[in-house]
Amino acid sequence: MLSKKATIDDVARLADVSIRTVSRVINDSPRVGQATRAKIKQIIEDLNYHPNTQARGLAARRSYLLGMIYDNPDALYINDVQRGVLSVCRESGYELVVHPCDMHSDTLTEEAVSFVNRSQLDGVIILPPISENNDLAGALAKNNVNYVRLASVPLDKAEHVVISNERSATAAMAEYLVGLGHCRIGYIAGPKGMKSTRERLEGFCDALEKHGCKLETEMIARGAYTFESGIECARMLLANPNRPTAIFASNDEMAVGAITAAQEMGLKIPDDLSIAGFDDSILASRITPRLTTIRRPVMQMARKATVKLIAAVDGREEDACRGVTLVPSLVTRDSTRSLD
Amino acid sequence: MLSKKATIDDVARLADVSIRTVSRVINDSPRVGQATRAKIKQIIEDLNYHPNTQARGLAARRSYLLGMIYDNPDALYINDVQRGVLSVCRESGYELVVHPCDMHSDTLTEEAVSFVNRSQLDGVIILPPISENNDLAGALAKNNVNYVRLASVPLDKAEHVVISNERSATAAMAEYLVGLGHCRIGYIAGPKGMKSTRERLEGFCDALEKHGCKLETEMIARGAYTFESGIECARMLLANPNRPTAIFASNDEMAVGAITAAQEMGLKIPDDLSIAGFDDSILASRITPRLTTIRRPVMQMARKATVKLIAAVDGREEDACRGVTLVPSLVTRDSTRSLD
DNA sequence: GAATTTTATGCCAGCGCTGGCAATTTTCTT
DNA sequence: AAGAAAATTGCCAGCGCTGGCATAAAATTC
Repeated sequence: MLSKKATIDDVARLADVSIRTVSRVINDSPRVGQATRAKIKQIIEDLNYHPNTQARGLAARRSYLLGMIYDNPDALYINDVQRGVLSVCRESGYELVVHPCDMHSDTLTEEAVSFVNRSQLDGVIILPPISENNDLAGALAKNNVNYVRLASVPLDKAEHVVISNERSATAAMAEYLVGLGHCRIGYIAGPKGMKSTRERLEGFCDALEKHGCKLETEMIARGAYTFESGIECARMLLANPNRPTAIFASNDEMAVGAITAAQEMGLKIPDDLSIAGFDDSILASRITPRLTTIRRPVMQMARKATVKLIAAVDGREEDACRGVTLVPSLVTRDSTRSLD
Repeated sequence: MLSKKATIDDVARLADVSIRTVSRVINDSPRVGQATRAKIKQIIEDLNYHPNTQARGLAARRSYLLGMIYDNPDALYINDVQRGVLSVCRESGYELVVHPCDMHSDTLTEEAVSFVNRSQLDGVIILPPISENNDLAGALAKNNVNYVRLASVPLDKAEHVVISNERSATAAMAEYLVGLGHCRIGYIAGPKGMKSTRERLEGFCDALEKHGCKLETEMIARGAYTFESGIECARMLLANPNRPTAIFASNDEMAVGAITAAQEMGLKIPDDLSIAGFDDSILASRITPRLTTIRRPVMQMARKATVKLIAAVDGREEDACRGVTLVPSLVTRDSTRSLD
């Protein structure tokens, strides 16, 4: 058992070359002879040598570490993003450092910058809703930190961003519901202050109007993206003498809450009331009735974002700056049906 | 705008001391005078100086990086663990590098060791079911890697482990069901080969027998911890002419599948059939009827594990070696009721 | 007040690696 | 075959920090 880990010196000595040459092999530099390269590779293998990332980073100002900054409002979403990011990291030899933050903290920007500097991260991916914070983005840019933002809505700066067009997604949902004959529709919105809340609402609203249905003010309830708020909002909506025939909740948690509330009132879903959600979370497919919802290409977004980030880190800026937009898709299940 | 980041030299120059003294302040060494320390701290503040972790690590053989190794069978569980680990990391100045692995890979051990070495991790936390792999644990120990395992069952080596006693948890569930008057109970087990499968089953079985009820062979179905397998197993169990009055599924996903299957057969839960799960996942509280289940102290386990790990890293081995056992608790909701 | 202990600070080497350039060898020209 | 160009390799400095020891200053002892 090797009591000490092999270093580049050991490899060089055994290969009878200078460490500089070994370094070239490690870094896939072309300026190395065939035979030499093969010999060195063999020795690296035999020795089970792994270059010391810290030393590499110190010398080359690289850490091969990416960061992920997020608040924690939706664990499931984050999980998918993390998976996507990791899959690309794996392919590219990077590791991922995860870093939850409080989006409401006064020192968010400072703390995020410090995080990146402290760990010498090569770049960071910022998840919604923190990604909507332009101060942060500005501070990172100022500190020459590579970053990519994931967002559900267009941001002030269209660069370094991967977005899913949720406006068009909720529009599609509106059209789908109208197509089923619904016109009086209840809408459970997200909390004020998040861009996604407005974006989703507007997309839905506009599409509805385009088809001659108006989203009445009393048919809009403000939730908080939580199960409980979904229950309350649904109760409110359904207490209206002129009850909606369908309810769209702007996330699945609230939609499930709405289903629970409606069932408690003795309503059958989807016979007496159609309900749809947004996220296609694990809940959507497990609940009875299975929930009609909207699926964002989360994993794909995460992958794209990571590819962009690594491109920027490697100085291949070509397409790194351009924003990327992906479209969510409608998933129809059993919680919605035509009015007939 | 600082074009270059401040280094320890800058701080030392401004404070008119040697970098060694600044280093002492950074590392909270006691051997520094009051006044000097205060002055240096002030300058660090003013300069917004952050020590370079790579350089620190290279010199001190420390990275302040912890790793988390896991396969991905249960995203929700992992999420909770990650949160717990991170909360301790935050308090202790460590960052967390996440590293999913394929538990069935031939090169799992090699890859894990390489991961730790490559990134110079100070330690790793290993999640189930990978934590059950003793080869891995052995290899890590051999390489002088600090690690702590999270497990649901006693492992061969009782050291470096935080376990939740699931045997007693399923025993409690069995007693609870017996207490409700159930005696003919269906059991949906996990896949073969995982220790938790056996542990949960035995705990349940033994407790049942202690109360004079036997778990008949035809009342045991083998699932795969998935929703679909829960459906299938429940169908099988319920197809038995002498139907069970209660079904315990060894995780929530399967329990939800069982509920779905039972409802499809026209059974009312809990009136015609009691169903219980294991995990207290998000599903359990969202589904109708709300699921009776077992909650493991996941976050607490994760925290304990991390504290242990950091203690080991810091050389405070005192209690670092002793294993820790935590007990899950029964969460009774609406999916179970007394017979009669 | 000299000797001793304690406290505070500085110096040097080196952690393991890469960048830039120089040196060497090989290959190609003419 | 001599000179030029290209391919290969090596040397040195230094990335930013800490460990170990030496030194200097202050506090304590007798």
